[in-house]
Amino acid sequence: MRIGELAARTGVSTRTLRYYEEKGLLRPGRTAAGYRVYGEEHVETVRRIRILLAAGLGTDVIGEILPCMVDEGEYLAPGCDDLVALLEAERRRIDDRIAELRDVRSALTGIIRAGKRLSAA
Amino acid sequence: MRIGELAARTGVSTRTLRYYEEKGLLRPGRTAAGYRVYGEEHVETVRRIRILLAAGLGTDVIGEILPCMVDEGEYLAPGCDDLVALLEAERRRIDDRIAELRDVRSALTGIIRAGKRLSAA
DNA sequence: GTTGACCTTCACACCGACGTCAGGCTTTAG
DNA sequence: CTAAAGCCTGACGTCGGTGTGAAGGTCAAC
Repeated sequence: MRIGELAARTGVSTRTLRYYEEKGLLRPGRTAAGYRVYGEEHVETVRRIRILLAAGLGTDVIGEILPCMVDEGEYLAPGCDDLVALLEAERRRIDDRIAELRDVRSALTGIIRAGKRLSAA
Repeated sequence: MRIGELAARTGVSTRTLRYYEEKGLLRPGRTAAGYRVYGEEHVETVRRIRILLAAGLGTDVIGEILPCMVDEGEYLAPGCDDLVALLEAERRRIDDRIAELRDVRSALTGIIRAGKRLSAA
């Protein structure tokens, strides 16, 4: 499929898909005329990129991780052992962030309570 | 106190303090020579700014909220009723974000498990 | 054969919350 | 008095996009 279809199927703009390629995250084929050609597997790749971005990872790190994720993700590619430590560190970062958000949430709740006391007064 | 001391006491950079002023979040006095002069209350203000930023609010919104937070935060200033709805919306956004991070976390855990299976193999 | 949709590269601008550096003034310590 | 530390303004860089536009190539339908 070409870039427009992949954009439609993933919900990501063509601009962003070209950006991912520029960052080395996608490597589509090309037609004789220079059009980018994507396969079905790229739909899944884009989905993974979005997850990892949402996790707060940078495109450079994602560029290292992606080649390790093969098939259905049930195992990693060879030579990717080191990745586990990195991912565990990222997971800790996410845990920290969730904890922070919970703190912030309760602080916000405090302010809201203050506001309700005002309305009541 | 001057900017360096406030930075040391709050743990944010002087650059950041100047940025907050630029955005209207802090309004320090000035010495004759043009140095910024902060009071004790600014320490608390910076703490509040950090919480609200961590909550994902923008500086523009924070600029509206800050004047409503008076004294120890046990109540809001008059004329700030509308704020409650806004804050509740922000709290929902935080809930959504926490849920998203939990999804991402479990996705990451899946990859890590895949990596461990590889190491075991 | 021409219209129109789709694609190409290059490139500039914007966002938010700062980091960083340059060039110059003020205050403080020795 | 001088040197260092601290402060000032102004301006450019960062990251992960996103929008926009220019100037053109390609392809299918009519």
